[in-house]
Amino acid sequence: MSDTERLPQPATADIDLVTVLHALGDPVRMTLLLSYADGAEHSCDPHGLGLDHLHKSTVSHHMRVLREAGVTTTRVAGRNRFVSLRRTDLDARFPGLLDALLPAAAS
Amino acid sequence: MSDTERLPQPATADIDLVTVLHALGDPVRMTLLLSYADGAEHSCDPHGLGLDHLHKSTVSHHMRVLREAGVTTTRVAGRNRFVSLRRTDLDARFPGLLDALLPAAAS
DNA sequence: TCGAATGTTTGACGAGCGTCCAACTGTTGC
DNA sequence: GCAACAGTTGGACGCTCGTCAAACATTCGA
Repeated sequence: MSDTERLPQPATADIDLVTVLHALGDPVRMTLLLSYADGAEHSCDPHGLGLDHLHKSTVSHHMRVLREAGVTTTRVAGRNRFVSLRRTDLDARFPGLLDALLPAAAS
Repeated sequence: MSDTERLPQPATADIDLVTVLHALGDPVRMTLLLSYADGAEHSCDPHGLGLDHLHKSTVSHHMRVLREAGVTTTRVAGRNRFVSLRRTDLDARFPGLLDALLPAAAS
């Protein structure tokens, strides 16, 4: 479902550019962003992203930073949380930003 | 002159995206970036940018961060330093990034 | 030559960040 | 029920960051 419960996140109009850049100015969170770039929903398990060395609470912290900055949205479904990129909201708020950022980060 | 002495800065190929985003993820440095967006050279005096409350050593520190991240270049001319945006280098390294960032930051 | 001007550097301080660990909440399945 | 699962929260630790103040270096002008 698309309209189950969601964790708190800023409204689209309240997404702040400096806050977003600060959130993305960290190698771990940039890695997460790249994995979310496919538009799909992802669990909080960072297995296979090269983040296996991090404690799960550390990954949880980084995901919270991304969500509170407005970069991602988190849908709660049972004991799982599904994280995905707020592509539409970000494109509306900062046109062209993700289109420039994602290829630059992937290389 | 355009080829007087310059302060140390990373080569274009060595500019790192996460480092750039980290540099820009600060309100003071974002203000500086916006003032450099006109492409002109600027002295280190932040007068008129709404940064008058900051100590000059603090501004100097922020300018160093921007330069070491590869965002700006600093030309030394006598007792003045002229700072300007590395627009061409950044466009080559991260196509479209400044074009998305500057309008988003200005609003 | 001497003083003013323009920035940088160093050290200090408090605040925030990234990380881990342990304990906790809520959910699913047996 | 109860144990395993998925993830969050709180505290603790060291490190980095933003800021200021004072001292310094260099250059220009009188």
